[in-house]
Amino acid sequence: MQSHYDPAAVEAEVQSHWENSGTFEVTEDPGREKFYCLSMFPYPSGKLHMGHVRNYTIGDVIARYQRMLGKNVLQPMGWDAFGLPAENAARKNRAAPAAWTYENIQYMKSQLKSLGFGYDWRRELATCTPDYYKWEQWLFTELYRKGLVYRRNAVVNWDPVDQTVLANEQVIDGRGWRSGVPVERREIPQWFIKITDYADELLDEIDTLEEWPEQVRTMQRNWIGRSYGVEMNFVIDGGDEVLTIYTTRPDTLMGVTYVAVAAEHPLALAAAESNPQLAGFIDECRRGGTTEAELETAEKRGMPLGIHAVHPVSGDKVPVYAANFVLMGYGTGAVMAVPGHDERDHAFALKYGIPIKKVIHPKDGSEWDIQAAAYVEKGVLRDSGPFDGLTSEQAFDAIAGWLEERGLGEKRKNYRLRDWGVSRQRYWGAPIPMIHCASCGIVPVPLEDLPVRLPEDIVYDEDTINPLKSDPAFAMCHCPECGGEAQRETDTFDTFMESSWYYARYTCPDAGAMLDSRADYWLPVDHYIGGIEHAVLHLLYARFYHKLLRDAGLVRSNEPFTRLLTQGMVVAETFYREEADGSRSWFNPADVTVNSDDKGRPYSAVLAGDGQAVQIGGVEKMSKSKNNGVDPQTLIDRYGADTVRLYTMFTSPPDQSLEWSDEGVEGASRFLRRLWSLAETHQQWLAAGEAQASMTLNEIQQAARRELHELLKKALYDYQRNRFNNVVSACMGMTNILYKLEDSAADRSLLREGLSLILRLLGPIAPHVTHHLWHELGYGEDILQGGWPEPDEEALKQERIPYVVQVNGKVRASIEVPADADNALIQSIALDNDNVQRFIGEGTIRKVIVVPSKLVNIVAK
RNA sequence: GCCCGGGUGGCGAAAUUGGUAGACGCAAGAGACUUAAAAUCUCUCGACCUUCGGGUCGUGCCGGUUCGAUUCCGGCCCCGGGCACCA
Repeated sequence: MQSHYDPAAVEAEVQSHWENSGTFEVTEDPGREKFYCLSMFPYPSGKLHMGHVRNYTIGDVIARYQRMLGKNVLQPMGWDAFGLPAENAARKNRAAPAAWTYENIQYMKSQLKSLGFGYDWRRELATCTPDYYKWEQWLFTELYRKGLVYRRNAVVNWDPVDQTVLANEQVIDGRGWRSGVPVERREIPQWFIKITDYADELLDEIDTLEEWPEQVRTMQRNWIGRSYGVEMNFVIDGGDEVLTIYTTRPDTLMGVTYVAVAAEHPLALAAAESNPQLAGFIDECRRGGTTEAELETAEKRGMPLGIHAVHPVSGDKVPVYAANFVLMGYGTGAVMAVPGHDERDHAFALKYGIPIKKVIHPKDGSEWDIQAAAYVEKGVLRDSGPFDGLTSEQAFDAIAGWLEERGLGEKRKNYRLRDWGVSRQRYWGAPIPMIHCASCGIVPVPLEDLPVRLPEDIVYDEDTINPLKSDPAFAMCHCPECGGEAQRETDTFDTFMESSWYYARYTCPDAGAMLDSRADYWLPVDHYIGGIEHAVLHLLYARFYHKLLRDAGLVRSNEPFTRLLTQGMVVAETFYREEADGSRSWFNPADVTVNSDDKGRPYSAVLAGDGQAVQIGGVEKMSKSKNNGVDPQTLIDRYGADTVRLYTMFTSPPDQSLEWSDEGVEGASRFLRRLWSLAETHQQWLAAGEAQASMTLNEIQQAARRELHELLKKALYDYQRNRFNNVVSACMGMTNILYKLEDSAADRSLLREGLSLILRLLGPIAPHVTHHLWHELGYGEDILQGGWPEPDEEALKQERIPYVVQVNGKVRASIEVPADADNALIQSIALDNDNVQRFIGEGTIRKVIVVPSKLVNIVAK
């Protein structure tokens, strides 16, 4: 055995052992309990970042832990290979996105291998390969046949100079990232999948996801946002046009003083024809981005159309406004407005001098100044004609019933969730398998013609916008129905389409169908691990997709992921300089020197290169855009994979954010060297196996053994609840205990026992060094077959139990009581204590509380 | 703007879920070994007071429930994630 720990040598040796023995290659085995452990697959952006390392270490720790428990563990890995960054890189490097992507995959795969993750690489998949996307193209055509797919206009960010659609990420401060001109909202036809048809199931089954974080379940519930309300019609005065609106507060109906429509609404466009001022306003409303945050925070503006709508109950005429906060694409493009009882409507009414009516009064009879602020709570109706005196709850049904009887409206369930728009006007994605035929209309590509291949041998330069749209060889085709000349759809799928079913394809990556029977052996995924940023979108789409797969007869389960762990962000300090044009240049922490005051708080920072000051931008998620990433490769090369894995597990619990610190890595490395040195100094007799348990231990040794087993018990509990930072702490504590042992035969037996516990507990976290030591010290051939340790209940027994004594809730003494003492004895020992008597003083004892094995609290006055 | 989290020593954190606040580690300081440095080992390490026994305060801020609150409730402040075309 080497006298010093050489991670590079150990890791190379152990990794080739795993590779040669096919340790992580698994097949279906109905006789064994299966465990499918999955980490969210990476986008192949070039090299691994710390977020990947953290994610995949957590996953690998769980997979190895389950394997040591004896389960048949599947852990695959692959590549979420379509996406925008490949096009940007291509433009920059004049290379094809495909070549760039495959190169990145090759390099990142070698990095994953160097970290020792136990993947079954035979199942590797990349979503940009036709073998993969063929099947989601097929499913899409099936969904179209089932009526779950449709096409309609939807809003996009439009760059008027580049004449192209921009992703939200490409809109910076309201301007196109390349052109620098303000973006506009524009409507174009797009493909949608009816996720809202599954909204109830997606919502109700959140209740069955008991092993998901409550936080994620709440976010998904709110995102789906089922509401119960009333849909009703407002007829336009002097015409036969009808505005349909939805409200969750029909009780406030009598307080409606205007209605608002989207700027792009047909009524607004019609009115604008004879009103240049209004036409100008509608034009202005097109400005700006499409994100909810932008729309919600933009200044609320509007303009009257000069027409009126008839209130369905009172018959009053209320003005119709065009407003920038109503969008054509969402809902019906029209809303009723109740300034008295809605904050946004209130602000709008004050701004434009629209009357504010008070129709809901507080139930407790208190006064409310409706001109000063909207009253948004429920209450009692007044000035509401036939509904006066009803509570909001009663009025809901009364008003809905009144409208229903007259055919003016009806109760309706509504969702915040919108249908899934899957069209992207981009090149590097899976082609949408639809054909536009002049005579047959829209025709899905039949299975025998799938996949619709994305041409990969294309030329890219800085001005390339979308090679697919300018490639006649791709767009021209024949109609599968009539055989005539037709146009292929040139939009590609949202990349969430690929990431919504990859977990299922891993179970049968070579299947000649989308999935085969192997899927139901492995699915659902038992433990899924990925970033909290995916809490809603990816995780909701994947749940939806699983139900689509089920309804296509491909899987039997209802949900894809049984247990979910959402890891926190890896964050680091950011540094920047403001440029002359107001933009910011970001500097990597590795190139910056931070000066701290004597309390450790940073007060200034300089760039190492030029010695000039840089601004400290605060702690943020590691990202390319903020240039605050720490390259894991540098750390692996310097300290080895085990140290990097240990550090990321030890520094924070998995679900919290992890703040990077270079010094902490040094500490993790120090612990592994300590462990190595402990094994190395005792190797001769440890390997000879001469010391065995069942020795007679003295009092000190007994106490040491009890502490070892208490730490073991704690570590096992922490494995169950994924608190790997505590597992590492326990291993460090156990190592500290072993270091204090002496050199008797009993000490040696204790050391042999203790090391076997530490190595197995640490095995999933630092697999190389523990594998090596396990073998070197003669515990067995392969630590993965070493069995999972269990605490010895005998060792945990104590003759005397420490208690804390409080007087009036403040700790005044520590005592020890016999393990079999009853409350009376415990109390009398507590009262015997001098310090306790001192604080009781002249007071009389009112109450004594004994918490078993913990404390005694004496309440005295 | 809306939804969801988080806030504990100089720093990362722990406290088995209402029962001893700060385990484990980083940084720092002192000492041992060494020609020296590195490495390693030992000790100290929330603030203030102290007659050195101990005492008072302390888990973002304000208030409440309780014998007892980091933990539960109400109100606020700050930081982070998501908001449907980044993945």
